[in-house]
Amino acid sequence: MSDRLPPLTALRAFEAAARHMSFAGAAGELNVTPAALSFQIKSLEEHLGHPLFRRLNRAVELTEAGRALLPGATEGFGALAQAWRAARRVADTKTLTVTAGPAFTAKWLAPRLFGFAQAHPGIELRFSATLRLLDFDRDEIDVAIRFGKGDDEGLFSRTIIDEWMTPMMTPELARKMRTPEDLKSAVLLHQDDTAWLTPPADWGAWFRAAGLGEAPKGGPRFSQADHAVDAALAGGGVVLGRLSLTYGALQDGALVAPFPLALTTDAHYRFVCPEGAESRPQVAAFLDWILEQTAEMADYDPDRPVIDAADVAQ
Amino acid sequence: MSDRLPPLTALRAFEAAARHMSFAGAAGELNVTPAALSFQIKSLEEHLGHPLFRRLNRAVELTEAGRALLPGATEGFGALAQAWRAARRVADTKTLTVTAGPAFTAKWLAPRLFGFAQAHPGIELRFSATLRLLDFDRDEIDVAIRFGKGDDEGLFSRTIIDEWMTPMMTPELARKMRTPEDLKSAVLLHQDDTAWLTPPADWGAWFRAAGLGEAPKGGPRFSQADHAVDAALAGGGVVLGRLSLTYGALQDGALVAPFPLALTTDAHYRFVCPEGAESRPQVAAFLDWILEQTAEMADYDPDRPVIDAADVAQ
DNA sequence: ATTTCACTTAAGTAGAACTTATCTGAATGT
DNA sequence: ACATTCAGATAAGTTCTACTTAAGTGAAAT
Repeated sequence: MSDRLPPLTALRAFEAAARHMSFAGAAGELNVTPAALSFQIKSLEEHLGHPLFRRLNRAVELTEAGRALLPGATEGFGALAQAWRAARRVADTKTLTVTAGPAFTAKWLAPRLFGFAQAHPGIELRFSATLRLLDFDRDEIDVAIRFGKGDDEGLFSRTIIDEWMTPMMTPELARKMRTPEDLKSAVLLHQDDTAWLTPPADWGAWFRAAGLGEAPKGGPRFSQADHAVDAALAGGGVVLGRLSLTYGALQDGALVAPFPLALTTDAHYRFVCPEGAESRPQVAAFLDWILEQTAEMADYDPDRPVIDAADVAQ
Repeated sequence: MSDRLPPLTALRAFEAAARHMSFAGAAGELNVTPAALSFQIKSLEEHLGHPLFRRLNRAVELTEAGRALLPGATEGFGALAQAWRAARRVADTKTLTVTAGPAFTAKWLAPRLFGFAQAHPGIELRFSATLRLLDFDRDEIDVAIRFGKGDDEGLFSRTIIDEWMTPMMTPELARKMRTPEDLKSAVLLHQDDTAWLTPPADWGAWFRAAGLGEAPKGGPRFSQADHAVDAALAGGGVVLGRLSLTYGALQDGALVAPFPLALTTDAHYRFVCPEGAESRPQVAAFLDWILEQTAEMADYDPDRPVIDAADVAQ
């Protein structure tokens, strides 16, 4: 009846047995024989000086002492298992799990991945493309690329792209668009995934910034920005293209941005990871690589006139 | 690099070592040699495939993997230790820990304890007299005697005394108190520990119930009711005595209650324990004994006129 | 230069934990 | 009514974990 902890393997056997409400089931889970499990429980009961299970004909049920022990035991082993997973993730320098929004994943990360994989053949990348904010610990994420103006308190955070946006279209379509006024009769592609930005950085804001009055209503709406860009690439209309998602298309001429005026906001892409994790080799390598890639983008068209969306907010 | 839990003894060795930031210290805590602890840490690091400590000349420090593992490991073992303590308490049928307020402990429990000890020589009682509400699990309390009108949700609860209160004094003093009006010029003893009751059950309420108008201000105040009773026993004044605290004194004539009118409230003494714990042998024995003792009190002076304090609330 | 301190390593050992095999005793099924 | 089955208990023997003592290492303290 010691006050210290009992043998931990016996305690784990108990936890499994109580969870399964079956010695045989618990034995299966722990990959031991039922006999071994029976001994473990017995030894634990001897330590306690009191039975933990009441043996019925064809089943077992917990005694009150067992009921007192179970919840804390489950909680304890759960915490240990989660801690071990966290340590394994940190110890694992081979894999790097990154989460980013679908648009950024499709239009920025995916096309450049090959380069990273070549530069770091030892690092195995995993992607989790979702708009949902994932929890670093719970979801076992190493790095998140987030868009917005989060404060990232308690996290390591670096702004990686100074985003701006301007009307973009295929070169063919651009031939018909001589002046910004021509946009009033064009098919304008809308993207809803940045609708939560305040001030909004949408067609309305760009039209006001360009002194064109109210933007025309209507035009297809896309829940994700990359789909709007794809539609523009297919010649389906004019998109208010974000530099991050269109840099490649602008480089190879698939899209053009004929009108200089660009909008910007204080919402940017950030590289975010838990404080301290930025020094882990894979994380550092990934950050270095991203900064290298985005430095090139920052040099693109530096003379373009840029207006902050906040200055034309209604 | 298994996904399952590592050897638990090794994990415990790590937790102690990280907490002490010293292998030798941890070895001391676990009553093993430093050599054994060194092996445990090494084995854990092999399981993880990564070091957990960085060995410095004369000290150790945690690697990042170690920092990721430590908090969850501490939490996990903490939960296991607490669960084990809870199980030990339930399994222990020899001791019974009771908490009650100081007044009830002094005036009701303590004088009767000898009887319980005689009837149940195998049960070792422990008392924790405090007005603070203790947590059954955290403070390792089996039974609480609480006064008030708590809802006791999720707990086993029995009202044990239908409390009422009436002016009480020594027989000598009573000779000068022919009618309730005489109380206006008497020394009234006040007790503050039931001041939180709504409606209040104090001298003001009793005077109103007796149709005597406003109670006189002034008179000594006691933070705990048993001290007010002691003052009354010493002939120091008239106390608005609670049946539970004065039953013994009334029985042996040390106090008398010359005026029939009594006040009551819906706040009573309850026997409270965690749901299910009422079937544990010591707990059941204690409840049976208390109910037996209080049944006798309930028979005392059943014809006394009783007014609810709520009916004379201002 | 010597001592000391904290951890490591080596070799050997006690005992915990596991195995296979057999046993018990009640519910199930015909 | 009887054999079957199922869940757990027990026995005996084995493997291997966890521990011990004893010697070793290397940097810091004296």
